[in-house]
Amino acid sequence: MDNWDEIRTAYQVARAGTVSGAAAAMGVHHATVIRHIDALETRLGVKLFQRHARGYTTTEAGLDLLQVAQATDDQFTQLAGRIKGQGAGVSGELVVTSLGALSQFLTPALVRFQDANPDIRVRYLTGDRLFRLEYGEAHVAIRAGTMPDQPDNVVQPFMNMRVKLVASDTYIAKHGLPADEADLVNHWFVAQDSVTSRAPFTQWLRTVVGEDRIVFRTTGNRNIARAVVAGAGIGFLSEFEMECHEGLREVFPSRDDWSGPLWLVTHVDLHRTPKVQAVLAHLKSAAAAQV
Amino acid sequence: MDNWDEIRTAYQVARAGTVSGAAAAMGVHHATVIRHIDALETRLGVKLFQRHARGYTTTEAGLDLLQVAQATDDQFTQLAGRIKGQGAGVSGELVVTSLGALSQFLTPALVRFQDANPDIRVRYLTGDRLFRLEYGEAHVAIRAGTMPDQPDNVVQPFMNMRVKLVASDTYIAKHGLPADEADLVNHWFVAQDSVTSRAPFTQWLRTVVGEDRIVFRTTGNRNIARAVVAGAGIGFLSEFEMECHEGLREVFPSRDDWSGPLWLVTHVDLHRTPKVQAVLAHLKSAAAAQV
DNA sequence: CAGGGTCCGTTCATAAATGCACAGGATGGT
DNA sequence: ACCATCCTGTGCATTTATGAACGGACCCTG
Repeated sequence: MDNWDEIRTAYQVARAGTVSGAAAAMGVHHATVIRHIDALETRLGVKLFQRHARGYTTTEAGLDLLQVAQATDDQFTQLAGRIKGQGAGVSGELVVTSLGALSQFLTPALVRFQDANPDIRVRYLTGDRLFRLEYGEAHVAIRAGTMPDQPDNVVQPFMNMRVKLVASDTYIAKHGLPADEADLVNHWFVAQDSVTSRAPFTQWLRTVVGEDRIVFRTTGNRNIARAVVAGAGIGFLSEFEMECHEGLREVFPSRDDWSGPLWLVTHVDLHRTPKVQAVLAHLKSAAAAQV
Repeated sequence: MDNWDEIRTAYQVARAGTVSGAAAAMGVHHATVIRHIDALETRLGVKLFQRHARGYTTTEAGLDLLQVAQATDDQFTQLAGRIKGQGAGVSGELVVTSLGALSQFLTPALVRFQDANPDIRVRYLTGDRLFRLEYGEAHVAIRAGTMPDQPDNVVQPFMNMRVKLVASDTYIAKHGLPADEADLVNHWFVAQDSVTSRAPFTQWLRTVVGEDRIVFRTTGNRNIARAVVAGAGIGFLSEFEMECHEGLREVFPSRDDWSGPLWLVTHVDLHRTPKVQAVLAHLKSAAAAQV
């Protein structure tokens, strides 16, 4: 049973009782209606209507079709209402993904957004793998590093993730504070395990101290923070992460070239929707308030 | 929400996950699928799918559509099965209409037909007004008189309705039997009220006796029979009707030119269906057995 | 009984949807 | 790293569906 439009035409004829009435209701020519009915009856091998000069009256098969198509029409009308309303309003599911390092900042911001839009169900995804906008895995992604250039993505600058070079009190008690930049080579460091990290502060560290001064490597910002807290060495922590650990002190003034840009990325298909626009505006205002 | 075909296309895309797969499933070109999706999304103002190189994945709106359209597809499939089966089998309602005079013959024949086809529900309509095949009021009609020539009707000869000229015992006791055809002018008659009756025996009666010999006119064969039984005069009764009244005697040998043909009439839209064909065959065999 | 109105059905010109061919891009395996 | 494969997307030729117009039948009403 393909060609659903012919079923719809037959439904209108059954409802109106005449070909002309159905044609008027659908805004097409009555010849079109006749052709649809003829084609449908030929394919089914059964007459749906009895033709007479006053119009079309349903046979038993036509009556059956009328009832089924009536239910279908209701379903589609409701569907259209839901979809249009869903596109217009700020409701439904909202999936945001980011680096785990931003959780400290993003979580309260998203909670406030959900608070302002009660119809929203927030899903905040962080994980090792990158969640891909192309596959519909997220509405909004916060990405770090160089500006993403995928063609289907809409990218806008979000904020700078400022990092600080910090050490724990236990480390300072043991090794003291570096006197200046030149003194850094005499200290020990905690860093990302991946050698290929493109973060600007990582590259800066590579130029200032040798590989042999990095005594502790691990994966994930959370583990780096724990290592710094435990006194394994000096490490880069985001200002958000620093706030939630006790006994950490900044060992060196923050440099501008450490901070890497963050990007707000959305898929082009979803970028224009009010929901995405709303959360983008909210996140940007939250970022502005942060500074 | 017009254009149900586009919904069906979107449904296939949501099911297949790719435009190409949906196109193959529907037997159309993939460009057609893309155009349908684009048109539907434009009309709704909401993206139903996210496009990427591996295919189309549903958004929330697309998922909603998928579920609704899935149910619709099931409904339509079942509908098609019902309609095709209904056309193929001998079941459902069967409406037969005829002159009331044929009730004596038709009723037992239809009962036997229902007995042989238990899925059939018989409605046998007799009445003053003609039930019209064109409006779907009946599947089969038995008509008397000249062959109907309506363009949408399929007509085939059924049988001859033989009539007899009968009188009641009470009439014979009072007036005696007519000796021969010439003696008829001395008797009294019961006849149809309508002067325009085209039945052959009515016309024959008009030529043989004068209007003034017809002393009792009434409408309907049932009333004529009652008048004859009551002794109002001599009248024409069908052989069927004669059987169910006591004290009636044939006063004159039946003439061939009294008998009028009966016609089996069906609407062209229904004539080919097995149900109608079955009942036509049954009625014709019953008519043959009657002779 | 005649005339206006409504409806169906068919034919021909036109507009719209479809199919085709090709380009571009992503992905997975070798 | 390269190639083969599968996917989407777009411009152009063609088929298909649609619209306009006319004719015929019927019903209702004055």
